[in-house]
Amino acid sequence: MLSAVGMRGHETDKVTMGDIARASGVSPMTVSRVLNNNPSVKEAHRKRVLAVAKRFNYHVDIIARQLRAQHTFQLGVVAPFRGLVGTYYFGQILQGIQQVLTGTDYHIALYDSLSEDFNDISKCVNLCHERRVSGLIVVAPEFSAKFPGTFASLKMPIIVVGSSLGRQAISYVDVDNYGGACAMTEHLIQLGHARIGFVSGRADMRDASQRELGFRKTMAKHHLRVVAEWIVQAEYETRKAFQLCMNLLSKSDRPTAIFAANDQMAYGVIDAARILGLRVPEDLSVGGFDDIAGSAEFIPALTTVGQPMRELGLVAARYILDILTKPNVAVLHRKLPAQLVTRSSTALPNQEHLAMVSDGKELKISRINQG
Amino acid sequence: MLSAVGMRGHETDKVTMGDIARASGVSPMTVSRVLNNNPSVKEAHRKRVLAVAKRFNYHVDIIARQLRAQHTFQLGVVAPFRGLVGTYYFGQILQGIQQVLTGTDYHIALYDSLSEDFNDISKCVNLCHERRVSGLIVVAPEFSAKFPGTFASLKMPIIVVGSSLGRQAISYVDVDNYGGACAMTEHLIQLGHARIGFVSGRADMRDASQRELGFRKTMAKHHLRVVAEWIVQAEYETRKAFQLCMNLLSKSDRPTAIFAANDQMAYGVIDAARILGLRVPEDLSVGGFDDIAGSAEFIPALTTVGQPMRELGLVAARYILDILTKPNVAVLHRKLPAQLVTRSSTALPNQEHLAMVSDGKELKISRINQG
DNA sequence: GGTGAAATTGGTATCGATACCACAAGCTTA
DNA sequence: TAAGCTTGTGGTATCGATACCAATTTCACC
Repeated sequence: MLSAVGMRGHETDKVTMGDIARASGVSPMTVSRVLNNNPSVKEAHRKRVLAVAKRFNYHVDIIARQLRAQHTFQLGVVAPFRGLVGTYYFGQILQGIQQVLTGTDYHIALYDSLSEDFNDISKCVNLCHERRVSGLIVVAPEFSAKFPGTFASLKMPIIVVGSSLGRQAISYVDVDNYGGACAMTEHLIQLGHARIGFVSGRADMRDASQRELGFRKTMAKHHLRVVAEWIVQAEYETRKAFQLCMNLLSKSDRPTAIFAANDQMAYGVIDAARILGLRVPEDLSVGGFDDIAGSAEFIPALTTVGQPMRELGLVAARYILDILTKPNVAVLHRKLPAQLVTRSSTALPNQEHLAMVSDGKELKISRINQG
Repeated sequence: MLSAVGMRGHETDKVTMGDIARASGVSPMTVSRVLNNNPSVKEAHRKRVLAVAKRFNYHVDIIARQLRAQHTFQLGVVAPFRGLVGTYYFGQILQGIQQVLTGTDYHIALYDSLSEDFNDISKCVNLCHERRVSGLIVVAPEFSAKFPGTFASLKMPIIVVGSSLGRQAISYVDVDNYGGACAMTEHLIQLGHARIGFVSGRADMRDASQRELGFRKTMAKHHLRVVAEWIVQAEYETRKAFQLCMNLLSKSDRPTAIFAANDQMAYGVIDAARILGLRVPEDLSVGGFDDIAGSAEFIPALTTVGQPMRELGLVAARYILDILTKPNVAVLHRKLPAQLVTRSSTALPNQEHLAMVSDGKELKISRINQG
C-alpha cells in the first residue's frame, strides 16, 4: 500500500533557523518571529536577522512549518483527467483558482478522480484527506448527484464545481445552464424565429439536461411548438451534430434556427448547413453554448452563451480560503449567471424561406391544428 | 513576504502511531515497520498491527514523514497558465505525468510560471525549490533558450518539456517538429504536389520555426521551389490563416496544396477554400500539425502530424522518478518522433487544374528560368 | 546445554519551526 | 524607591514518524 521511503531528498548543506540565530546573535525564536512578521521584535534585531538570512540565502523549511502548524497549504483540485483536463473549461477554472492563490502561501495539488481505480469520487477525496490537503475543490460536471454526505464529516473545507447538489450540506458553485439556455432561446425568438431546432448534449450530464429544459420552457412560455424531429441528441460531439443535421436540414420542412447545446456541436450544424448550400445566418441561424476559444474567430463568428468559467475557479478558491481564515463561514450554494454573446451566426429569419414554407406563426401552439 | 501562519488545520482527535502501538502491544517503531512493509517483523505482530490500524482508521501522517525523510513526494509542474493550461497539448502532458504517478506516493503540484510577477521562469523554479518539491517538470514551449545554467546547481531533479536546449546540462524532452514537418511535406510531394504553400506559426516559438525549416529543407531536397508569396505568417490562429488564405487562394496562380503549421490554422485554410468554391481535397490538399482533438472529426478529416504529447509527460515523469530512485542517471536529451496521420484532407492534385495553370514540373528548381 | 549467528524489537535522538510560558529589561506612576 | 506595566527575548516542549544502534529473542548446530 505505502511504498518504502528509502530515497533521500537532494542534500544541500542545509541552513536552519538555528544557524541564522547564531550568526545574528539572537535566539531561533526571534528569527522565527522576524520571518513571520511578528511586530514584537526590535527593529535593530529585525534588520540584522533579515540581512543574515539574505546572506545565507535562507528559506524557511516548509515541511517543518507544516508539521508544527498541522497545515499543508495545499489546495487539492480533483477532476477527471480523462475528459476534463485539456479542455478550455477546466483550464479557465484552474486559472481562476491560481489567480486567488497567487500571493498566498497556498498552491494547487492536482488529483485525478479517475485514476487509482477510483470508481467514485469519494475514494479520491479520501486520498486527498490522507495527504492532508488544507482544502479541496472537486470539479465534477458529470457526477451530478453521487456525492456521499460523508464528505461533510471530513472536517476539511470542500466545494464542488460544476454540479448543483441541491439542499445538501456540501458547498457548490455552478453555472446557471438553465438560465443561459433560456436567454439564447429568447434571443432567437426575439429575432423572429418560431421554427427552432435543438441539438442536445450528453444525456448523463446535468448541464445538458438543464440546457434542454431552458429551451423547452422558453418555447412554451412563448407558446411555440417544439417539433420532436427537430430535437436531436449529438452527445456534445461535432461529428454527430454534423451527421444528424445533414439529415435534418435536407428536408424542406426545416427550422429557421438551431440552438446547439455546446459550441462544438454548433460547428457541426454550420458545417452541415454549408454543405447543403444554406447560408449562416441568412438561411439558418445557429446558436451555441460555452463560448469556447475559437468561437469568436469561427466563420461566421458564433452567437453563443458564455459561461463564467474562470469565475467558477475564483469563487471556489475564495470560498476555501475564507473557511480557512475566517470563523463561521456558511455553506455556499451558488449559481453564476451565463451571458448571451451575440455575434454573426444568428440573424432575422429569411423572409423568402418563411413565405415559401409557411407562415412562422403557424407554429404558435394556440393555433396548432394537426398532429 | 511570508504571510502569518495563524490558522490551524481541521482538528480531528488525531490518531498517532503511538496509539496504534499501545493498542497492539508493540512499540511505535514496530508499527512504523509494519506500515512500511519492512520484512523484519513477525507475522503475528504484523497482522495485529494492521488490524488495529484498520480499526482505528489510522493513516500515516504524511507531513511528519516528509519532515523525517526530507522529501515531499511532490512533483512540481511549471507552465504558463495563460496560454497553455486548457490546451489539448498540456492536458495530454498532464495525463502522461499522472499515469506515471498513479500508484506511487507522488502527486502533481501545479505552478504558474507567469503569476507572481515572474518575468522569467527561474523565479518560479526557485519558488518550487523553496516549497521543497521533490522534482520539477517545466513545460515551456515558448522560452526556448532562456534557462539559466544555475538550474543545474539546485540539486533538484528537473526536466524541461517542449524546448530543446542543446548541449546544456539541463535535461529535456521535446517532439521532433522538424522531422514531422519533413514527413508532411514528403507526403504532399509523394502525392504529386509541387506547388505547395506554407502557413507559418508564431515566430517567437521554437516549434514553429522548426516546422518551417522542415518544410523548406524537404522542398529543397526534391528541388522544388518555395514561392515566397505562398508562405504566410498566421501566428497559429485560425482567423489569421483564414484571412491570409482568402487572399492567397483567390489568385489563379495558387498552390495545389497548403501545409499549415498547426491544425487550427489548417481549419482556417479549409474555411477559406470552401468559401472560394474550392473543394478540399479535390481542388486543394491541406495538411496540419498537432492532431488536436477534433481534427479526426473535422470535415474533411484532417491529414496532420500527430505529436506524442502524452508521451512527453510519460518520459518526463519517468525521468524524474528515475533520478529520485536510482543512482547515476544521466542527463536526458530526447526528441520524440512525430507521426504523419493521413486522413481525407489531402489527395492527388487535380489534374485539370494543374493542366490549366501549368505543368507542375515547372517548379523544379533545376528548370527555373524566371526570377 | 551451550554457543554463535540471525531474526526481531524498542529506546532515544532527530528532522526544523514554533507555541507556550517565564523572565528580563525599560519605563511609567504612586 | 517600590510597585506595576509594557515591551522584548529565550528556554523548552511539541508536531509525528523514523534512522540508528543496542538489546533481546529465536533458532540451528555442535
